[in-house]
Amino acid sequence: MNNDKKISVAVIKRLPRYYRYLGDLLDNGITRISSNDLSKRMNVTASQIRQDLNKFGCFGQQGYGYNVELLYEEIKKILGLNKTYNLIIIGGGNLGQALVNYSNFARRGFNFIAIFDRNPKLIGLTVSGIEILDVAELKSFLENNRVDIGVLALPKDNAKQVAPILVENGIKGIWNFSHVDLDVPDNVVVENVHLTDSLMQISYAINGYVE
Amino acid sequence: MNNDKKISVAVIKRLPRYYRYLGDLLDNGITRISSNDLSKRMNVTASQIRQDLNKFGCFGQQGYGYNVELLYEEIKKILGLNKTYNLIIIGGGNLGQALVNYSNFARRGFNFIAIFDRNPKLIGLTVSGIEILDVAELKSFLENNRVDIGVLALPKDNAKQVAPILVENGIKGIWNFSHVDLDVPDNVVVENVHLTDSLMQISYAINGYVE
DNA sequence: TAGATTGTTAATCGATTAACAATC
DNA sequence: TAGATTGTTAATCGATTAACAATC
Repeated sequence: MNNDKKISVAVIKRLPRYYRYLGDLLDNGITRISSNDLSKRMNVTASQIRQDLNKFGCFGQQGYGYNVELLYEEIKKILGLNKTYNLIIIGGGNLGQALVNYSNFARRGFNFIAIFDRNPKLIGLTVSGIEILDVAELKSFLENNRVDIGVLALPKDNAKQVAPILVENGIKGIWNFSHVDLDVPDNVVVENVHLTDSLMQISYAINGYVE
Repeated sequence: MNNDKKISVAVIKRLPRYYRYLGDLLDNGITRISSNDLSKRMNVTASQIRQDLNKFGCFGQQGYGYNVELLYEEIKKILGLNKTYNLIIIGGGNLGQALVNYSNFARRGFNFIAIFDRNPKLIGLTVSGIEILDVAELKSFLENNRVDIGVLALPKDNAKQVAPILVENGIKGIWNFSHVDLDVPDNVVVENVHLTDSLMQISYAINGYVE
């Protein structure tokens, strides 16, 4: 195991995909797999798979390959999926509600415990059993509940205002759907989901670039 | 201008961010900017900015810097944002409806023209003025309308079934929110938005990796 | 003109792939 | 044991950063 240097983002971004493929293998009753077999299924090089996995440990066995279930469980632990997380959403609009309604997150241990909005028409409503609270209560809520991840699903100017409140009250991660870059301390993780940027990758690619 | 080799994905993924920062500068009435100034605002190296832009042309001027409006318009063209696109959503659930309701896409020229679902309770409903149609009509709709981009917002097994229908009927791009890798010909662009994977980046990072 | 700043080449850094000895 | 396949080192490839001549 090669543990002398920091693991790069490129490697970490590939882990969920390994996890997904291993889960599929498990579902299909496949108990062992070689890096070579897996590489063909995933369309990556076997070398990359072995390099990636060896960043975290020696999970394979010469002449045999990898035990699917064992590897699956290891990656689960590496990704922190053996724990559960409490999430709150700030912004109770369509996107916020869609995220709460998406049951796959809860299946992985990501539990939404509250939604906040400033729109009086939304406050008091219940979405998937979760009440929409007044954003004025955000601070006191954070003080009285364990909240791991804050989800920003509101316009960019509001996101910039809310982020510091989350940070000051001990949030560990921010899942940012607002179209703005947040400036937070190093100990707070920000993961951006910029949907507009993602769409632009498509428009770029279907045009080719022409002078 | 360095036009001898293919432009890498890394560069293209940075373009929307340049575009956004230039838009902000414009909004603030700033008419010129040097790569050095921009690099400080964006927290990247000036060298990278100049290298990136020069992949597409010589947009700057020695001793002056870049004209903000001109550069903004150039990147707009590069990203294909000077055109409009017709989109359909397959999957009229919460996520599909949230996407249709999000008006920022239309502002950039991405217009939703139909939603498809197989749930009789949804078929016939109208979301943001767009009717939810029976997915059985998908093929004929594609034959009779110009559709550029198909958005997959449905469970993975259904996504795998629908993708070939889109491909066979001339779709140019697929915006895939389903948690599955699609296998499509090279001339069809696939952009994945794997929200669960994104969340896992957060859970990984807030735990650190512990043996 | 002198100062500023680009466009671009060269140097560095990091990530991916290839190769193979170790070993199950 | 012989064959298979890992873990890991070495080679390659590509992306980022530094440097600077060109020039506005």
